[in-house]
Amino acid sequence: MLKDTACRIFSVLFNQYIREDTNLNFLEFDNPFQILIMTILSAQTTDRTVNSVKGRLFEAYPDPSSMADADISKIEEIIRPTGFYRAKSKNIRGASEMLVREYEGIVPDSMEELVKLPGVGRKTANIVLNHAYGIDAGIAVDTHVKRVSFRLGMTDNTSPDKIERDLTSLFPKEAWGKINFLLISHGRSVCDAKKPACDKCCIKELCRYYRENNSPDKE
DNA sequence: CTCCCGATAT
DNA sequence: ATATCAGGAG
Repeated sequence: MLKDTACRIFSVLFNQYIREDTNLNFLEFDNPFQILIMTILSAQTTDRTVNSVKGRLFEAYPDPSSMADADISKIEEIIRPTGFYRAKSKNIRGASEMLVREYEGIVPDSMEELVKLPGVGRKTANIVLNHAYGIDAGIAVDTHVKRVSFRLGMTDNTSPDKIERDLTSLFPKEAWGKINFLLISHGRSVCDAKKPACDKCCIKELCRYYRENNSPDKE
């Protein structure tokens, strides 16, 4: 895809969705530790589900040291609705232990250090860096970013690492955090996985998927 | 590649 | 019943 096309898509999506971050369907957090834990919990689960366990979880374990001393089974009970609760419990306690032992209880602000934490990959690290510290180290490629960017034709790859490379070279660094938010917003509201609502799409004229599936000579 | 694992929409 | 949801580890 041409950078000019990418820029136009960004512009249209920005005007469409920029007001929507007052909308409730995103992770809630009050500090770097919370966004780290909430993002680990968000794997394969909706943000709403993760938000629903936030109160109990941080009331019981408000900081890395209390979480590091937590009883695994108690964490499991609290976060069960988010799915993968055994692995996630182990990960968030393990990450908390590492924060206490190696980072003085402070969530690190570099990709290199963040991905050393159990349960933290590039996607989660990118979210933490951007949300907690305002750092654009890369672009978080989740299931929405993956699907929407592929359909639009911003990438021909399917692996998150390659998609991130394609997207970061397509957009200026200042836009990285925004394009993540915009692709997710669009993926949720219009370009959903099962049946994308191309008729309601504000960027269909710029979309590869639309061209290939709604072209005049289809069928 | 498989496994982890519950909630929700269709 | 099945697919999918702000993935990561083995």
